[in-house]
Amino acid sequence: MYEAVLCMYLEFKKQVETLLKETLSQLGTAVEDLDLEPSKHADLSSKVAFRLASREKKNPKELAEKIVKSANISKFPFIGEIKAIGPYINIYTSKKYLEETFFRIRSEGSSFGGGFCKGDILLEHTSANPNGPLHVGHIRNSVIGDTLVRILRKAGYNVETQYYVNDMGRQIAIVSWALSHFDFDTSKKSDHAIADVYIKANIKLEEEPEKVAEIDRLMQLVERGDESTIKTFSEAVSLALDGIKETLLRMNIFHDSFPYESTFVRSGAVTRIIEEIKATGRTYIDDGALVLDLDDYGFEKKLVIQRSDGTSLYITRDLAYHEWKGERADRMIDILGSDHKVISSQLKATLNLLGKPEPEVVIFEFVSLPEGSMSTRKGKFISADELLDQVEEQAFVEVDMRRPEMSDDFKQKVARMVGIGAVRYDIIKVSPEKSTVFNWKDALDFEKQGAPFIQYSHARACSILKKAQKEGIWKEDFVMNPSLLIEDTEVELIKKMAIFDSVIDHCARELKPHTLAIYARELAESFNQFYRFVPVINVDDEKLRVTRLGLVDCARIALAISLETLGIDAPESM
RNA sequence: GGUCCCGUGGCUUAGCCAGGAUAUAGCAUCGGGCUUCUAACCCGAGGGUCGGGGGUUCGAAUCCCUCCGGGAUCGCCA
Repeated sequence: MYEAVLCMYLEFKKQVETLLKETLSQLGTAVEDLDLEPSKHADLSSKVAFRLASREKKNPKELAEKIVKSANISKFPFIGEIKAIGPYINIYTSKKYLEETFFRIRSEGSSFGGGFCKGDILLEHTSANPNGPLHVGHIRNSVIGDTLVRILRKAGYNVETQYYVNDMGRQIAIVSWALSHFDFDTSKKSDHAIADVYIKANIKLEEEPEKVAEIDRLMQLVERGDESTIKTFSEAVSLALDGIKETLLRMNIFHDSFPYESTFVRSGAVTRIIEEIKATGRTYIDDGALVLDLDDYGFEKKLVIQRSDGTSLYITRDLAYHEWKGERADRMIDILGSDHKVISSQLKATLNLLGKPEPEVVIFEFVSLPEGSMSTRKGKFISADELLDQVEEQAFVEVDMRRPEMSDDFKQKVARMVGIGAVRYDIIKVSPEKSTVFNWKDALDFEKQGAPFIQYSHARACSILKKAQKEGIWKEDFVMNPSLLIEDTEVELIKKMAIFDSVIDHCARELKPHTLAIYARELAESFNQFYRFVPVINVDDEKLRVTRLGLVDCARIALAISLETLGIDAPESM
């Protein structure tokens, strides 16, 4: 996996692994797992002495001391010190490691800390039904998906993003039907206007259940390829999708492609995969529907592959879609809400049964409202647009309060960056497996340490550099000497920047983007502490001043990369 | 009822998969800090039976069992 040069912390870790393995073999022993972990007591800490102690019935403390005594760190430039504290083996980075970090950030700039993986990934996210605008639950999918895309790209993968468009399911049939029965409000954003008629249609269908037959009829027509029905469906879909794309773009999110479900029906791929499934000999007809037995994969209930009226289902079309994706990438990743837990497992099981590549599925739990779960159909939701409007409005108030002298244009721009950043950060900082309840008070609170905190640190770094530039004391090509950076806050800041690669590595490996959010906050915190305790421009010694300016520039770069990877804009002034 | 996820100070939350060094941070509360590079900042204080109970282990927030609470899901919706 790692064929390129490792970045800072990962390289340090590798050196430590080599050192410990060599030392252990020198002592005539070996372990599977070195039990290495970052620790607050050291840059890296090993609990290997515990393992050896229980195996060899010896004292872990003595073992740790013995290992440390035999370790020869001289040929590992990034290792500064190794020592035993009780049964723990603590390893510290060297000065060389800090200096190298400084120079690498300066020379690599925005490409620092990544590029150690390779391969093609197809990542699907959002894929909300085009029956209304995105709501605050959908965008959890979008933000998790988009952040993962950015992380994976940073790690070095070539990632294509897709929004899988449901353009022929029951819900879209209802939307299409609704458009011919209710007035479409053209003064509204199109996705919102679609939701209006969709909600009305659902009420109508509930009052007059006999009308459901009309929906079934539409679905059959579309499946059969009836031109005019297809046209009305696709018009309905475009209306919703145009609005959805606009909302996504507003949040710095865009998809490389929008594959339509119907494509897989018309190409014959769905029919073909149904035949393949039949060929497994595990299907039979039940109540007129074609069902698949996945009992040995742990599913009690049969999976319905085809409706009794012969039309395909979401799962069938999704199987064809994944077959297609699997032929085009090394890895497939799907971001799905917890309502898809079972169906996505069934999808994977069926693909496995057919000997086809399976996707990696990232599940996130639902966002609900204080009064209960959201529903587009019932009109019970808070749209993403509404949230973004409110947040930007509040952000404008905050900017206006702090920078009253600036132009409205400036305030507007900053409010947008801060508002969207705040929304994205609040979503991404929470582990996907936690269900959350949306509340306005929290969403509009700019006091908490979120995106604005990180953006502010970036703006601060820019401000220092700008001022120094104006005074003629800062140029990128000044000769700098990072060995002068010995203050605690300086060292901490450099170390924090250096672990960026391992954060990206961890997020990409586990597909857990929230740890990057926490990292970015900690990085900003480190910079703020440095800023508070260490003067930069007001330093008499020119060499030190220039080097510290270089450090500020490194921090600016690291903060900008972190924000960029989180999909949050990095303002130069705010 | 079955299955999956979650339950950590008043509120939000990290750590849990790969068990170990005083359990992470924010908000809120209280106290201190702007004639000095942007105070959307920094420093400090109080506040925790890691949902309850049992078990495994030298050692459990972390693993196992059980109960309670919340969410998701359980064939022709997606």
